[in-house]
Amino acid sequence: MALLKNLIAHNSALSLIDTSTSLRQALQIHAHLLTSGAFTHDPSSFNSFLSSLALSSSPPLLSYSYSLLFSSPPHSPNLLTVNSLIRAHSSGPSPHLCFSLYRHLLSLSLAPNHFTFTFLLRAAASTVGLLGPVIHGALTRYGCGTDRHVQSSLIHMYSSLGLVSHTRVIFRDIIDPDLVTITSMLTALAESGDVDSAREMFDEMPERDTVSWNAMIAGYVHVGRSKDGLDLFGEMLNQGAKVNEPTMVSVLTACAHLGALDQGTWVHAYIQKNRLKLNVTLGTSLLDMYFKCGSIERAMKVFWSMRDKNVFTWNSAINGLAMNGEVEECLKLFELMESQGVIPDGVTFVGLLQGCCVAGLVQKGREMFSLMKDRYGIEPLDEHYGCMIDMYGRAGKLDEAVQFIHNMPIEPNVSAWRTLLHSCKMYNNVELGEYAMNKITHIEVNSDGAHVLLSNIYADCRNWKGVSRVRERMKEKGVRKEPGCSVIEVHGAVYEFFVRDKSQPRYREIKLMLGEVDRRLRLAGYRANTKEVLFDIEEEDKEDAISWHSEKLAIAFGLIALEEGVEMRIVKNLRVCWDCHDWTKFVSKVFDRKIIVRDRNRFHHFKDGLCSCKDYW
DNA sequence: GTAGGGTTAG
Repeated sequence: MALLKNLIAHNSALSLIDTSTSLRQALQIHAHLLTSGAFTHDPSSFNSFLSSLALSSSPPLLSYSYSLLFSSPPHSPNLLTVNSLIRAHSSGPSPHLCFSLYRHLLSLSLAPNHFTFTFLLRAAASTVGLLGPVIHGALTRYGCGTDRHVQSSLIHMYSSLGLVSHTRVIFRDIIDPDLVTITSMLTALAESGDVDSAREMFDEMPERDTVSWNAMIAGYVHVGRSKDGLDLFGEMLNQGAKVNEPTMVSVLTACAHLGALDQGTWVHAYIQKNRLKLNVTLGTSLLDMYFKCGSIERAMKVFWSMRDKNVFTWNSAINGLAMNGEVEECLKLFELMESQGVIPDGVTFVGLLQGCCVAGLVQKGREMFSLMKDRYGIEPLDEHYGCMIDMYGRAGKLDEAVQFIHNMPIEPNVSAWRTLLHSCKMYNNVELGEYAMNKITHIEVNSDGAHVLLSNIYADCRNWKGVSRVRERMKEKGVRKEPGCSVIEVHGAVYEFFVRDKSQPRYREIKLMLGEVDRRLRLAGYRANTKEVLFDIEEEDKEDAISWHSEKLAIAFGLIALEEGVEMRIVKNLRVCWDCHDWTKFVSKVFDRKIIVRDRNRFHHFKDGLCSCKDYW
């Protein structure tokens, strides 16, 4: 206490407020400042005290500063103090409080300035509701609309509300846009999905810095154009631009999407070599990349090496283990997460439920579902219901699946019914399949996946009439099957293959290889299963068409381009069909190759003629 | 004495 008094005597009690200060200590300091008469002696010290509380980056102190502001006349806070409170709240847990602070500011007859508005716009960008445009009106009245900081914040705010046309208007009115405002606009365009316009803008920029490169790369990755993102990153390196942590996060995300393990590994080495800081975000994207490339060991190595973990980190690991079929590990990790006091969220449970689903752990899945609601008070969303339906359905418990759908408190969406339809396909239940299809077409006419599934159900039981009926309907409604696409990485370069794509530069070679594979597989006992082929092609082409499924092209290319014994990693946008799954098992045996296929839902690790999914997917 | 653009999980 002697030390404390001493500090107060030197008017630096404020320096005691730091990140490690507890609310209790803050109250003590406050009490001392009050009783020692510091506030009356020096009225400005109250302002400093408030600002220090707000800027301590501790949620309890932040909310204490909030309540203090409203309850402490006669010490009138000045504009700077209120601004710092607004600033602190704008990036804190309750940004909406900024607007009460703003009203309070006005009630004190203080005039807001451009600082005030940049903070308010930041808050408006991260809160639901349409206060942004109201703030926009206010700042115009206060003459702050021409300030650069305000302008870029406005673009950011409108972009986060999804109002890209408004961002264009703001940008148009900027007389001499600078690096930052251009980058804001570029980001807004990319986030609206118009990456090509963003790229045009990027190419025309008179100068670029790390942030603008990052914005463009992230823009590509965000809309799923990961390959373009990686290409641009290559250009960034070529031009000698400085790379930092956010750059690497986007690049790793791109590698994860593409399953590009070689590039991802290179990035990992680059991070180490250049001493980039492996913070929570970067660490999480790194481990996620390893998981999505099917490298469980390396992913977990990163996980255990991370000192700081947040819920994203845990979720990535839990989900990664589940998707790779390591369900026991996944459940263990969840226990550890709970024991460390980390609060799971809805995403955590998506991972857990999917894990139970792919492992056929019905009872465990039920327990998790209750745990989520009862212990954690998390309201299940479509995706959680989807997991449950899938879990029952895959396990052959179709009655329970239907019952579950009927008991859902929310309206089942298309994917709920499609999941059921998928189970009907697995267990040849035509009647229930038709029922599900009927529900689907009432919600969404152009459900390509559902039409394909139903036609396959009919094909399974040789109901050719049913097949052609579905075909007719698809033609009528103009439903097109989403084209399958598989990606393979060879020596650090990424190659994309589309179903029946003949425009590949090495098409002839691949075709020859497919023929060779076919011969050797037949000798080993493989027989093509043509039932699942969508009947948008003539009967005699069926077998040929099957051999053109995109993963077969990618695997054939891998056999040509990769050295013997090197494992192959494929990423596919759809689920693997039964025939391709069977074919790949044979390839793994006949060609003695480890093949890892990541499909829309999960991983398949093929080795010695077997798959890690145990043919349950 | 406060400020604007870029980063993670299903």
